[in-house]
Amino acid sequence: MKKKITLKDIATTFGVSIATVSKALNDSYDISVTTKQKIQEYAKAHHYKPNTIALNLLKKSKTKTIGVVIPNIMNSFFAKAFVGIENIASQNGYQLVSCISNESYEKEVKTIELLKHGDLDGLIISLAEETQIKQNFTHLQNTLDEGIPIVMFDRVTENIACDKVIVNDMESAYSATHHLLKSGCKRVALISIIDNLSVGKLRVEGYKKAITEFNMPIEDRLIVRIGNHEDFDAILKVTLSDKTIDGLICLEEDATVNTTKLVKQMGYKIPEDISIVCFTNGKILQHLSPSISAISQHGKHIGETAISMLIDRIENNTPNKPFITKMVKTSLIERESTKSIK
Amino acid sequence: MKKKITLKDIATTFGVSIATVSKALNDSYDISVTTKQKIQEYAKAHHYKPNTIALNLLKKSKTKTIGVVIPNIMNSFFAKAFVGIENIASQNGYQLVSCISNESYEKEVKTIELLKHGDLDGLIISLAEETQIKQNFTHLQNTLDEGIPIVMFDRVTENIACDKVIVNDMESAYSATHHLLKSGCKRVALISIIDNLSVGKLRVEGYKKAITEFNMPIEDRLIVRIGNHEDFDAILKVTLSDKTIDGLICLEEDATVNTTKLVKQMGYKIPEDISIVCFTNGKILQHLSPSISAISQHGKHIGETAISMLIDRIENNTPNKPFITKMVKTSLIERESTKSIK
DNA sequence: ATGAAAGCGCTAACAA
DNA sequence: TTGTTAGCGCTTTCAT
Repeated sequence: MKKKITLKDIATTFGVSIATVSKALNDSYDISVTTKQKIQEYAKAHHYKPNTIALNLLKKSKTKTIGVVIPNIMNSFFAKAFVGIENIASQNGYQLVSCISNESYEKEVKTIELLKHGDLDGLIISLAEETQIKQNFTHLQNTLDEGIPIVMFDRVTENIACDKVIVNDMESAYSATHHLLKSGCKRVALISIIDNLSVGKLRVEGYKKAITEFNMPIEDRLIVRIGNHEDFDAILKVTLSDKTIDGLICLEEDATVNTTKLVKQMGYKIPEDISIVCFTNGKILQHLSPSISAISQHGKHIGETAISMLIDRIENNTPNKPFITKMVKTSLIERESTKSIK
Repeated sequence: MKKKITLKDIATTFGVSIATVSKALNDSYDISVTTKQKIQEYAKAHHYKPNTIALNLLKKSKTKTIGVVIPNIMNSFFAKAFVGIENIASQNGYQLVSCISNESYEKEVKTIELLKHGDLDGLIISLAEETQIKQNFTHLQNTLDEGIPIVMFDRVTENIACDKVIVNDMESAYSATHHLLKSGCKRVALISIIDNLSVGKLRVEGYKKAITEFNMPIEDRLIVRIGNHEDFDAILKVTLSDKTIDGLICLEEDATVNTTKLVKQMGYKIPEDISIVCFTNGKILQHLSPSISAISQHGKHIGETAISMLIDRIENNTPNKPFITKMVKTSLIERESTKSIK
């Protein structure tokens, strides 16, 4: 185990001062070319690496470290977002300290506490479900107060003033429902297992807007909010026993998979008897049979946008620049589970 | 933006020395109880947090940070492994600095370079495809030489001496092939898009072993190694045009999905005409129709094992403890794509 | 019981 | 052109 070489080591081997070595390695103008050369060569030969910890202590330079907190990496949307974040981050020489909140408020808070110890340059977060229920954001406000910029994406809150990247959930749900209606559906139900989330609520709004626009009544029993996953099949079966339902909009991928299975099981034909659209365009949806039409949220792009905004904040230190919320457009990908509009 | 409070700040407000404050907060015996109390209270009230950077600079003390390098987070096996790693890490108060090598040698090297700057306590890595092709591991050896312990998982190399966690790839492939043969298959082909990987090669070995054991000839044309994904369909079509093939073992999830699609497209019935088994038990396989039998590698468990070994190395500083390789058992999950053994 | 001082690795005025 | 000094936040002898 060869220990790290320091400025001091180099200084003593050359019989010069530490400052000289420091300057030489930083290519300072007031060191003679010869000294610079020999020192630089020696440093390279001995794999000298400045000690980042020491540099960080001189709070001059940034730590080049960004914290990322994500609710669940098994969710394809977040996985894609993470890829986007990682991509841009590493291109810009940033490290990512990443945590999975696992939808838990406590883990989210603990995590951020831990992260702050490590002195981050910034933080990217998508809120845990529990946090959105609790509506307690002091851990984030504290972070902001310490001068660490935050960018929130997808699951955001109005209660924190920072940059945000979101999808137009309301409009997406609106146009998906609209599509269903246009394609001939007469009675569209909505399946939500994420009614606790900001995005879930917005999607319901969009659905309602479309229904209303088609002069149809908003029927509460068509809006199925399932909290406990255990009950999923049972609850959905009751809803689907109403044979006049001919369209389904699912707010999230996992539920879509189960719903599709159940619909087929109950003997309905897709899309002839029932059309299905869903949010989050995971790989799995295109491989189901029938393949499921989906609203793509462009996760990777969202991630890239979020990290770009953050890096921008960090590098062009502009505390007064007003916070902005970027809206990323979704796209509806039509597949076999919906009828096309003539 | 309230700036962080330091020992110095506390010292001046109480008119004592920095050393006193430090000791008081560390509950040192040689500080009077009264002083300790008032200082501790004040510190708590003002949310004093010791500056980790300073602490790190000072002592050899650990950074409580572990680097994780993964080839691709969209791969369900690695995603699961990451969940396992994150889980145990955060339970033990470790932060994760994570990078996606994206199968690139260069990115892997750059990443590790970057990570080392940040002073890690340890590193967990699964090798990039390119790295396994290049067989150049100096970046890892250097890391080890600097005294940073490494645990490798899944994609490992014999050329680096460190702790490892792997799956018994050879035996898994052997028993999957064996299962196919036992269930009545007469001619089993193997589809690999990962022949560059250590695990890919081992799986081919296992396949061959089973074939031989059934006194069947090993036919090269039944071992389909596809490098370029573009050619996938074309190459596979040629192979599948041989109608005597009645069993398929796919070494990886994505290829399985495409293979299944193609098999159906070509009019074969699964499993009546062709049985299919594959490696990596992603969610998608159970939702295809027919659902695909798979070898589960227990990704989460592997991740947990890897991080546990690493933390053990870090905390019980035992440089002389011999390195071990843990083998995690796989399980074959039978689904609709294979016939059962009577 | 408390404090002064040194030092971790490095940078940046300021001197020489 | 090079060196001296101070200091980033903290711990830790060693005095007092």
